[in-house]
Amino acid sequence: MSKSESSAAVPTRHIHDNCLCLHAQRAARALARRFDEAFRPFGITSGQFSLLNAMNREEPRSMGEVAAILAMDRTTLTANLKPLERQGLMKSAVDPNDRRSRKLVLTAAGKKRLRAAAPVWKREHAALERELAAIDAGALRAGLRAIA
Amino acid sequence: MSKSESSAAVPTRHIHDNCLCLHAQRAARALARRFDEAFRPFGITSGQFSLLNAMNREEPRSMGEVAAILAMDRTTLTANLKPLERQGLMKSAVDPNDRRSRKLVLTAAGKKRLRAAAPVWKREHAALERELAAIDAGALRAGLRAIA
DNA sequence: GCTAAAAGAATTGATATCAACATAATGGAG
DNA sequence: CTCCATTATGTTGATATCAATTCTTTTAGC
Repeated sequence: MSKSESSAAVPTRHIHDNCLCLHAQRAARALARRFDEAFRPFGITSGQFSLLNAMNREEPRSMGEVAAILAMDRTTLTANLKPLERQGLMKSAVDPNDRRSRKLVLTAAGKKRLRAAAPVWKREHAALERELAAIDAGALRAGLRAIA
Repeated sequence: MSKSESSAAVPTRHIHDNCLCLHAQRAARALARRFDEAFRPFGITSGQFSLLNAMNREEPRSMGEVAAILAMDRTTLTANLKPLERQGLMKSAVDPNDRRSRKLVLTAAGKKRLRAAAPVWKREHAALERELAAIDAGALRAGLRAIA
């Protein structure tokens, strides 16, 4: 077995072309950059927008619920809330019915920020779907949902 | 317009259900956790595996090329190489033909690590595709590739 | 009620991500 | 040959990500 054949024991090209993990990371990075830029005038990132949106409810969710909805580690959520709380966009309060749990609620400023950014999401996402005209966006969403 | 209607001006549910950025982030997080765990016995993460794989070439790539292939910011790549270099899995060397550029090459230890981890990728990815039997994985890849 | 297991969340440490800025080398205009 | 725009990369600071650990509270068994 030659040196190059030994190296070929790793199907490098096959992995690169087929790995769904890599494909998902690449798409996630590209979309995050794109929406981060769109939301920059509002002082929030794409992830913070999704998080604000997840907390925009009459019946507040707990940390565990929000983390599950975003398919995110609970400790990551704890970290992600800090910049939002520092900006006064949300607050967390102990749940009186279960004092281990914390309910997450948007402040008035948080709702205002979300209202301001939502039209930009709508415009940017519509532009994205136009660019993906050749792609079945519904099937794409279904696949991503199945993975998460 | 009542307060609750004003709040409803933000189509929270529509955004949550349709945002491709959120769907991609969730899938990326879930897959990263899954493959991170699979690769843990080898002391590398899923991202490091993809990076090692991208550097496994006869003709070394430059930083810019690798960053573009992974749809990753160049400065992120700089940071990601540090733990790999510290582990002795890769080296970077100034390109004699263009001394601004650096060529990235796997060390013998890096190739060995990649060879060790590749079968785990194969097994784990096959398991993933089985779980996604109801999903057209090829179409999913095509969609993710179009986004990146 | 007491005690142990379980659940919810925070902290710590390591890596990942990117914008803004800075540095060094190349290449072209003149 | 000199100057300067361009290219390739590095550095810094802020946020994002998760495992491991710890703390508190709740719940189930007894």
